Amino acid sequence: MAFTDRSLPAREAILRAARDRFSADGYDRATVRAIAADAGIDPSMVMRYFGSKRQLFALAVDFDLRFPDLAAAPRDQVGRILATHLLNRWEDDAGLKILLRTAATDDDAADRMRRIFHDQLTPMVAALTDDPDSAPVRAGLVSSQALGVALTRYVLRLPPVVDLSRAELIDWVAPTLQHYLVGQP
Amino acid sequence: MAFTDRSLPAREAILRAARDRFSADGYDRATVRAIAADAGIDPSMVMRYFGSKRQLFALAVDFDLRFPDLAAAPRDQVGRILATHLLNRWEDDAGLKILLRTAATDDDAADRMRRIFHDQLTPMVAALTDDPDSAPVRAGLVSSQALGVALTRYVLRLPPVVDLSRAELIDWVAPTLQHYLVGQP
DNA sequence: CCCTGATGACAACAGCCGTTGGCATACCAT
DNA sequence: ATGGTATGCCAACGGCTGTTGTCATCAGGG
Repeated sequence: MAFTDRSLPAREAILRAARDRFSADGYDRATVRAIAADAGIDPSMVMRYFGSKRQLFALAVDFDLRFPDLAAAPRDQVGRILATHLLNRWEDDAGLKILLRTAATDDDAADRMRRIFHDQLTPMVAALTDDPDSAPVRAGLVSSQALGVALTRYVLRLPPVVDLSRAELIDWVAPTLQHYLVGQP
Repeated sequence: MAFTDRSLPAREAILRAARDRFSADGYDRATVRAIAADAGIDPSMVMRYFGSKRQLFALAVDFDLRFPDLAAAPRDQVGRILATHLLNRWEDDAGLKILLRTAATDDDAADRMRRIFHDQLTPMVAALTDDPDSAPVRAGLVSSQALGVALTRYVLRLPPVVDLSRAELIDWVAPTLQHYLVGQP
């Protein structure tokens, strides 16, 4: 059975509600019934259009980090550029928050997170350094600080990290990323 | 009704199993039934001895960061000392992993995490700097890196961060913490 | 126009969940 | 020895979960 244009609004409403619920409550507590209610649609429709809760989740977190080409940037600015980019990316793509919330308890989501940072971040770092062997480690350290900021600012909402303006946060974090990207331990 | 020494092994077995399950599965997926089964005890005993799942969780994550007195340490070593201490603390106290896993989706746990880092980290930072106004922000930034490492190393298990030896990880992270603690943006 | 097939609402399923009550059994103080 | 009490197991409860089946309704192509 194929789906027609007529059901497109419904499918979009479900996906939108799913992103909101998954983002706010995490995978387990975001119930199919609640998502359907938010979308104004019967729970059985969710199953018909998306197969299962897990497949719906997979679609809801499908996203891309869309890194800029840091190799072309001034060497002493890469930390700041990356910090700015990550902050932007994190704020306008709900998928990242959903995945971060869920990855803490769901192994599928954790694997997805591992893959994203490995596939997208490591190559970018490798293109930046003249010591390719160190690229995975550098990418891992960048991930630790990037995810740490995301966790404390968007998920745990630690007040001092939340209260920091975007500019202030970038001023603090940029040197750290710069150090991890091209510095020496 | 009070509890006697006779039930102490049972209560301890439950608490141990609870810590393991909460740590491995997070709050929601760690069921009372599974915890009881691990402890070789009937689920109803869990309720009798701990009141509810939530109270059991509260006991399982009760812990202390036990910060050293950084004010007495050489100023240029505080980053390294703190990095070493946090890594030690994180590895021998299951409570931290449990709380981190759960705080991503449970607001009670998130609040607990906020309180811990506010009550224990901020005063320590304040005693370290001569600009007390900046203490909360510095503590927040330290939290972001500390929790970022914990998240990627112990929860998400990003391979490059896991593979790093303790010494290597400290060499990389210490300058970051040093910067957040006593440096300027 | 009619008929095939997509749509959507309703109800129900089986399976878990946290939690509760009842009832033997084993202990300990008197 | 005996009464009171803590212990532990069993069975069950109400509620919520993801998921499935049924059956009207409605759109669009022949």
